Amino acid sequence: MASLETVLESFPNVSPEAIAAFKSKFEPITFQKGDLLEKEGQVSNYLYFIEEGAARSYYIRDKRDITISFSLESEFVTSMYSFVTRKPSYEFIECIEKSQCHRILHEDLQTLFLQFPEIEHTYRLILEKYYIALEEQLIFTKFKSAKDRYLELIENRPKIIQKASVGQIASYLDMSIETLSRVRSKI
Amino acid sequence: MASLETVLESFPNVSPEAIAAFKSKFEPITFQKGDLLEKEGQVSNYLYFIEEGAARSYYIRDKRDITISFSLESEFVTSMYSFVTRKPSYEFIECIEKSQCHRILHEDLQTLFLQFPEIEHTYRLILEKYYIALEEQLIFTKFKSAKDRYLELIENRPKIIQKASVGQIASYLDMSIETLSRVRSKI
DNA sequence: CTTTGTCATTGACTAAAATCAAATTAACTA
DNA sequence: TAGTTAATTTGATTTTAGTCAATGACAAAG
Repeated sequence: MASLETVLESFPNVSPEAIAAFKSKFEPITFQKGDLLEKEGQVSNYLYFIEEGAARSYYIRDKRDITISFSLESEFVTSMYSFVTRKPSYEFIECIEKSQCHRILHEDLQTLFLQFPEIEHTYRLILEKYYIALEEQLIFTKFKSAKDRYLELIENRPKIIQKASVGQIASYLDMSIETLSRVRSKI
Repeated sequence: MASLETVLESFPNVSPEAIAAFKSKFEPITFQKGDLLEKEGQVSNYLYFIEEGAARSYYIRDKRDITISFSLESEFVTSMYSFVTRKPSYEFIECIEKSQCHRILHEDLQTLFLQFPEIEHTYRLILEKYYIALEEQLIFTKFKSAKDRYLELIENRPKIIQKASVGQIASYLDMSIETLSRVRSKI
């Protein structure tokens, strides 16, 4: 587990003043299992940092709950589409366990970007990291068999398997609950 | 078709000097159909802008060519993983038709970021746009049936269907060539 | 404790798509 | 243009995963 402070300080060439200003705009907040960080139809106003805990992004199609991604400790999460475009979110984000988070308002973040170009620089680096992770995920989804996709998840993000339910993992891996159950039973 | 100039100027609050500096670092270059912009195993040094034409990103797994994405005119493209991390690329990028491009060196871009925070700001906005598009693509891949995924592509990026081969589209949509052919025959 | 509800597993069957193979069409070259 | 190669389509079959249904395992509520 890395604290928000550690993460911010891990980026090079950011002045102490900028880090202090950045930190001061984050608000600590605790969520219980099942609490929603974001709701479909509402504009996302916060960027969250998960210091401890885990969250799940999902949306509803044909009355079915489909998991888009999991966010673990030391990661940022928001409904990026909504946060960026200021339009209503198409996704929900819920905590799948009790979570200690910090969050910053969209507005405050934009102000910080103007005041401290180095903060926008840091944000850009973080965004690039997440972009790459997303690309990686997209490539995973192209793994042929259900078993291969599950093995890939074990390999890369084993914590998800401990924290999420079978149903959540199944829709994330694009397979039915029953298929996942069978895949697991055959190691 | 939007020129590089138009795209750069479409972002607000960028000074003429910054735009001029940005533009001056781009080099025009023409590619023929089949030419490679990026190669697996090599570090990606350029960010490309496609003024006219189309490109395809793909990688090889088990001797099979799997399409990750298509890039059309007025879009930026590079092997983001490699461009950002400075590690060897896992993907190829090829032009699927004769293309007029502009490209900027990774190094020059970083220098511009330091000289002009507004350029980094603009780049951040572009990156966010691409991030959102990638998320959208990820959600598409979760459409159940082969037919639904194809219909979704027609709806959202019909140009790809005109420009790419059946095999390229099939791997992009995660289905066999035969399945795509059958889907098409039933409209 | 029992009851109820939720979630995961297992089995039987069905549907969808992959593979293999052949035939047709398109594209390229000499 | 004819001849050759590559790409696409179509058909037959197999494989994979989805659906439906029943059962089992827990956990919370009464």
